[in-house]
Amino acid sequence: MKKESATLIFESLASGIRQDIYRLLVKCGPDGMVAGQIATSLGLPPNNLSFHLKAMAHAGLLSVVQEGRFQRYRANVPLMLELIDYLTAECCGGHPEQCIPR
Amino acid sequence: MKKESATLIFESLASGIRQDIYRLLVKCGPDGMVAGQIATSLGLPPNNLSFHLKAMAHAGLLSVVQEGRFQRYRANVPLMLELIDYLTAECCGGHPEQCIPR
DNA sequence: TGATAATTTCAATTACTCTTGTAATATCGA
DNA sequence: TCGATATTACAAGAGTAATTGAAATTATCA
Repeated sequence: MKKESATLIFESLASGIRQDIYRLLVKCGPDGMVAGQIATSLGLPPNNLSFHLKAMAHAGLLSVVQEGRFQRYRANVPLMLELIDYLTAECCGGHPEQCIPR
Repeated sequence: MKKESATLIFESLASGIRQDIYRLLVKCGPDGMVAGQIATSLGLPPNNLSFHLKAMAHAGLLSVVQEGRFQRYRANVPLMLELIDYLTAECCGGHPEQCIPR
């Protein structure tokens, strides 16, 4: 994970709306949701939602596939794990038991 | 974890400089570092560093204790784990093996 | 007590992000 | 083909954040 990727991810999630989007899609798992469903679920104007979805997809947090006139979005959960590894690399100089419980 | 906390954390880390600060302090573990050391390590003007440290401490990412005229900062690693739990709660409708490898 | 050092605070400028409205594109069904 | 639907693209505004310089606060040491 490079710094620019990490920055894009954090910027993408520095908004309550985008966290809601991500958590909603995480719950749906591999099924994902199409944009209209997300807009309805969260009560957002479609153009505003599209703005956020685009930013999150650009950061790699979401993947998109077209299905006819629908766009289906899915959460990219493994990327979140990569992000944590990036942030906590060499934790405690290589002895993470000092700071991470368990 | 509440949404406001998560937003503060993401805002706090939506900057390469702050990621550098956090990773540096994660490496130091419980020893932490005083502000001047951090400024020297990262080549930042002290007032700018102070601005970032304050924001990160407010988000809970860092803890501070005063030592004479020094301020010692430490990374709050467990908070990062809470954040991930918040984001991936009810992952795949309760079947996370569908999206998280292993 | 006076000087120095560590850190923070404040103000100002710049730059960026979010939201909203409107228009455009593309797909499906009759 | 025509109309309706799903989604995106663009532009303008208001609000927010990062950087810089100067000054203030607090603690140590001689």
